[in-house]
Amino acid sequence: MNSEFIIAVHSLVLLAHRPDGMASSEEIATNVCTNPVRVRKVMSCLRKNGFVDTREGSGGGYKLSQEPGEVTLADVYRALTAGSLAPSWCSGDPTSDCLVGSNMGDVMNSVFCGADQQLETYFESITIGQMLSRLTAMAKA
Amino acid sequence: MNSEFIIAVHSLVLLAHRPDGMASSEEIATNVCTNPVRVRKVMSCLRKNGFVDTREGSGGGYKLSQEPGEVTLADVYRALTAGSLAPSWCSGDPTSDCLVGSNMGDVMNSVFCGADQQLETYFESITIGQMLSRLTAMAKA
DNA sequence: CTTAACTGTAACTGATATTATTACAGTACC
DNA sequence: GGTACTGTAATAATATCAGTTACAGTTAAG
Repeated sequence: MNSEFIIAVHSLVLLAHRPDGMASSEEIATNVCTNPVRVRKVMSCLRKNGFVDTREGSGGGYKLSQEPGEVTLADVYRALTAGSLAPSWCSGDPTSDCLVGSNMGDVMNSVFCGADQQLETYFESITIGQMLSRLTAMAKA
Repeated sequence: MNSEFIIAVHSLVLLAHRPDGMASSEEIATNVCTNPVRVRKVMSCLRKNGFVDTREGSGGGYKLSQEPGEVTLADVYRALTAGSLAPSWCSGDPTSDCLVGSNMGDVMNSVFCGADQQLETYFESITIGQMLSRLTAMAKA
């Protein structure tokens, strides 16, 4: 799993938690515990996918452009980490004359595609708003 | 995803494909396209979990100790890669005084635990035997 | 009882991927 | 114009992953 996914979700939840729905890359970075450049890179992608609006210049930052209850983790996943399940490493060799060795790569691939879809449907069931609820529940416990 | 999972599955399928159900680490390594040491490490783990028997010494190697149709990818996954979904990288800081920053790590964790279980149930539906069938189907196509 | 063919591990090296940092151009507000 | 931002590229530091070498232990064959 890509850690950018985590940063994206964390950022969106943080924005949802802010009364005005806004934060700068530096504020987010501090909260997430990483550096602002990484946050900007991720947020830039979220902007391109319509999850946030950005305002450059002084007093600028990022702002949610959708309702927290409308955005699912699957949306975020699709936007920046889909297909990440299969390792870069690939087994077998297509030129092999063995049934197993020559086709395993493809079969594995189809298995991981299925796994990825499974993940996606799971993420479909969790919204940014729900993440926020879980946080407050966690804090009370 | 850990690539050892792939090696393990590939190896088990290869064993299932062999008429005598046996192969040495070198034969497997050639088929998988990796080196024998890695294979042995993975197989050693499979042995500890009861998937294969090993015979050391001359003429030795690995042998399936269960029916291909009985072993699911979930069994393999649990044996050597369960919990691998969550990235090592962790978001937030428990000592933060922000609701979001201080609890996100835990909430993320629970999300990834759920995702991992989802994956497991998916893998539960695929056996080593089925992988073999898929291979032959793939070869005919 | 010696040799050859294996497994089981540990230690090391090299390659690759990930994260952090630095730098700077572009933009908006005051 | 100065300040406070985003956007992005380039680089450096670090961690992870895969391949290699080495060698002790085990079994079978001769």
